Amino acid sequence: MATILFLVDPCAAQVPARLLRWSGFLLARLGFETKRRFTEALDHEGLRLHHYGILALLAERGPVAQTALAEGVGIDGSHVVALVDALEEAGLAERRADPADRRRHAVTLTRAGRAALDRCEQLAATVEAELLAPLDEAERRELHELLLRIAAHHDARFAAVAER
Amino acid sequence: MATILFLVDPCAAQVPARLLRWSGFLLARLGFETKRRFTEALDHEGLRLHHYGILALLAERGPVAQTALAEGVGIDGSHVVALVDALEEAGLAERRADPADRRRHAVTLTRAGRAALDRCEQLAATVEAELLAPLDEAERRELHELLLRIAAHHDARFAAVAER
DNA sequence: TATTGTTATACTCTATAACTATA
DNA sequence: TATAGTTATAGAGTATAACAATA
Repeated sequence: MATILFLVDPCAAQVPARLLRWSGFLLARLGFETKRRFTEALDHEGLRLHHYGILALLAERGPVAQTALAEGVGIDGSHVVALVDALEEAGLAERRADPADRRRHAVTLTRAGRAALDRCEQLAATVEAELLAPLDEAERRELHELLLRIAAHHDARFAAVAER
Repeated sequence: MATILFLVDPCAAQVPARLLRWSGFLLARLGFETKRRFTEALDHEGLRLHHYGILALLAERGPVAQTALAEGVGIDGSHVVALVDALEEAGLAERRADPADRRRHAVTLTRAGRAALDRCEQLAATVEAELLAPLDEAERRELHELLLRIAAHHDARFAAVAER
């Protein structure tokens, strides 16, 4: 059998062309890469993505029960415990007993938590800029609008905010 | 302390607005959801995403060494072993010894593998249509072009194909 | 010495069930 | 009986190191 059949293309480091036809494939790939970059950036604050999400939710809604945190951040309630534990130990959030329902722990943002959130925003902005570097301003707005419409179509939690 | 402070917003199931400002956040969220849907669809064929990637690469490049498969699909070489094992057991791919280099195993697509790839394409097309449902044809092209440019900017493996 | 394929291990993220204390 | 919080466990995906055979 001819050896030529087994030669490996020296320029073989290419993604299969038929996968690139799917926007879904590009979304999944870029989404993973983006998540990786955000995670890496937040590591400078000693925080994970979900910590950032919780800080953001607390800043916008004030005292929130852990169940509401889970829904807003899109994770299971069983994970919120460790996440809030970490924020509390770092002095970024506090748990308070809700006098109206002793089962409930209202979580609040501390002043230090607010400052940490601001720093997270700066880190996220840097990642965003690097990610969208090849696009001009109009294209970035176009991309954002398209992504937001898709997200809102598949998840009601995005729709309410998207309408504004 | 006033109980009102602790009341949970009945409409709290909303994503933090400041996170939605980041296209990167939307990319990560949509990317994860898309991956989940693709994975679920491919399960009908008993395959995972990486199996699909390998089948696609084999169809486009013919006999390929496992190292080249790893680069093309974007995974570590140590994972290729089990993936190709599964494809071989399912009769979708074959390993042949490369007479030119006895270390190398050239992987080829079988006729059944080609048929399985075609079915995967159908499944992927269905997922893609559902995902992009809220966009019209022109918007889908626009989104795809933007995503491809971002991907090509950050990964040379996408650039070569994107130029076509 | 470098490369191909292989095996093994660990770590993160995610999903799920089960338990307690309150309502 | 249902809910809020908690604990524990298991799985998939990913990353890494180490090894044998061959170049």
